[in-house]
Amino acid sequence: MPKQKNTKQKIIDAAIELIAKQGYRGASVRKIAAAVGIRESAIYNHFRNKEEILKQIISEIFVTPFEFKDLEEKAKKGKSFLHQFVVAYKLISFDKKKEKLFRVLMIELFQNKGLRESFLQEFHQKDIQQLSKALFIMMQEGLIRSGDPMFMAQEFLAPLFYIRLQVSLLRIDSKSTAPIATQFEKHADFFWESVAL
Amino acid sequence: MPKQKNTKQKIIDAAIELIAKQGYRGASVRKIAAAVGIRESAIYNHFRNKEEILKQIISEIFVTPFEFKDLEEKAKKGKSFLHQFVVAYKLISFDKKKEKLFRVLMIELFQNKGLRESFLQEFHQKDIQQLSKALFIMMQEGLIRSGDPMFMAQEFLAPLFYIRLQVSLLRIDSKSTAPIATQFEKHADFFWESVAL
DNA sequence: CCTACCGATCGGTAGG
DNA sequence: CCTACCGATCGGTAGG
Repeated sequence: MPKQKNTKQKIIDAAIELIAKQGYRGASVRKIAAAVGIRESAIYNHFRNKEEILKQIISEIFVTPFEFKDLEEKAKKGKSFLHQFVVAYKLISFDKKKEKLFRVLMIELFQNKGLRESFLQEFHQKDIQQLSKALFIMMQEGLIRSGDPMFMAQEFLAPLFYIRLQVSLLRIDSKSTAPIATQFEKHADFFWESVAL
Repeated sequence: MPKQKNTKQKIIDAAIELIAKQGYRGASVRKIAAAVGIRESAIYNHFRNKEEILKQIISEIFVTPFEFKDLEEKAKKGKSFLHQFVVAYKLISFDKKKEKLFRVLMIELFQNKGLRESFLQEFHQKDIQQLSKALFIMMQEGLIRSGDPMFMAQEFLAPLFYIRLQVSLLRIDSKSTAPIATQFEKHADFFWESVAL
């Protein structure tokens, strides 16, 4: 039961769609309005200007993807925690809405200072923080070799990010993601073999 | 002794600079011309249209960065080969011209189909091919544990790519890259510990 | 939410 | 390489 979308949300969704394809500059107010089915001037009843639309979208990008309840307990299970993490990451990579937001992120990252700062902070201090916490617990439990948990977390996350990037690129051109999709789990296995005691 | 640049090269350089900051759409023919010091119409004496400039730049992005002579011999040295690779990668990450081209790549990757295809092919079939060849030799020599060399090559390269991305983002805003810069070598060490027999 | 309109800027061409 | 110009499109406003 999708609830009735109000115009403001329609504008946001149309803008995400267009920016994900043509970037912020390419997503003109006119195109956004046309996609919604209104005149361009009507946009300004909902947003002060074009940039306000982008700001709203950016704030949607960084709604935390991962929130593990009972992190400490799950972390003690070692490998299965990493698998759970990877499966969650994979789901997000293939989620339609999240994928569009990921494209917006990648396109505007080099052109928008606020987005860059959010990326460097949020992306790190949310996913990596949780992951490093879990890795630290695994070290304490003697499940994995010791080391800097933050660094290890990045080692674990970076390949996932790279796979996600490839998935996103392949899907734009409607190419098969089957070969690459299995790499998520393969990475978790490889990483576990690398650090397990 | 930088040789005298001709106008065509000046146009390319100005375009790279502008596209790296504002994207292809934001880099108008007028701005490019102004940066060179000519009128916009004069651009068309050197390029049929704006897109031709971008095509030229894209072709510059994929000039192979790594060509290891005596790959087989070097690969037999195991860890020191990986370190050499990482140092080369790091140098490229901090090279001014290469960094600008990297930004152009990242900005346009989601908006330019030709660029996407080059990225998925060249980026893979050059760096990864060589790396996997080296890893295969290391396996034969009994230096590292066995596995799919292509997959392992990607596992090695992906974190380097992610670090490079972060370096690039930090440098746009003139932030310190000191903490992140050491991660290149740390990654090589971590990877070696992960696979070494 | 609409019609009507604004100045600025876009890629590109004509003609020299 | 220039001046001069083109139609198209841009973000945004006035007024209803």
